[in-house]
Amino acid sequence: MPELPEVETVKQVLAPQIMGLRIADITVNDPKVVARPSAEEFVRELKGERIMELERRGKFLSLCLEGGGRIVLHLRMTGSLLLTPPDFPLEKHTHLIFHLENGRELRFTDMRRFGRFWLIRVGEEDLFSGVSRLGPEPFDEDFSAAYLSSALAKRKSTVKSCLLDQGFIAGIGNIYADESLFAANIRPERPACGLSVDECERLAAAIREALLTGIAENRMSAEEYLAGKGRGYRSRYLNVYGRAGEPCRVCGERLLRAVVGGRGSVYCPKCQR
DNA sequence: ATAAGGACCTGCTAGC
DNA sequence: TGCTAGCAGGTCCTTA
Repeated sequence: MPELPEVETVKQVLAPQIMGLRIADITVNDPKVVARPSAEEFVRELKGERIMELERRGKFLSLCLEGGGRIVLHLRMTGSLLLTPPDFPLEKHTHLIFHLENGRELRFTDMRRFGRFWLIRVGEEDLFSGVSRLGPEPFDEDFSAAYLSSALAKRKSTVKSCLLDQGFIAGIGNIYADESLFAANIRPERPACGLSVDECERLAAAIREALLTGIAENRMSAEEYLAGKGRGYRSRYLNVYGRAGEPCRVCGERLLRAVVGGRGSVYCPKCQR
């Protein structure tokens, strides 16, 4: 479900509420969601640990622990992380519950069970979650028009496939790929190596702007987040994603849908070239 | 080496 | 109304 902006929302909402709290106990309803180590070890080693900080990298979230280790998690398509009072109705597909020392629960719910947790022990290198294979963070200095231009030039696939490749750039998914390409006036099926320097500059700026808009539009209070069950992301601000067949907000042309890189893609045939 | 396609899961919706 | 096919915002693995 969530891409960089939505994971950022999760982090911003949860961080102030769980920082400094100890994990009193953990309930694992589906051991499969713990990718590493085993679910038993995960529970044993985390009981009594204190959560110090939350970090986001791409679409991954890390709970940094007092002891120096970290819990890394990825929500994939339909995962959500919700902080609830203990008597809050239990959602279907709740696979993991962290019982915190103040009585509240941090619950992981995931209809499609794609989401995963990894425990990275003190001093251990995280070679398993995929964090180490991520490309540049879109707001870091190492992501620039120059990077985009030289990296795209080496690719024979479509520009959209590159944007979805987490090793190329971290955090973009289908929504923000389509939104960025629309803002940059570039068609998703264009070969990456065929983009001009000017187009790469527009795309780099469009990516950052689309993500910043997503973060701003999805900013919400803890109450709103809980009411939306951790899935109450907004979409009214999106210009193309989910709007195939509707008129383009810029030129009025009918938005088209095509499959690019195996993913449904929406674009404006007039604005995007 | 890169790219396409299937697998992993469940639920929703459109169409017959 | 009921069934089915197709689709869904992600990633990994196998195959070509």
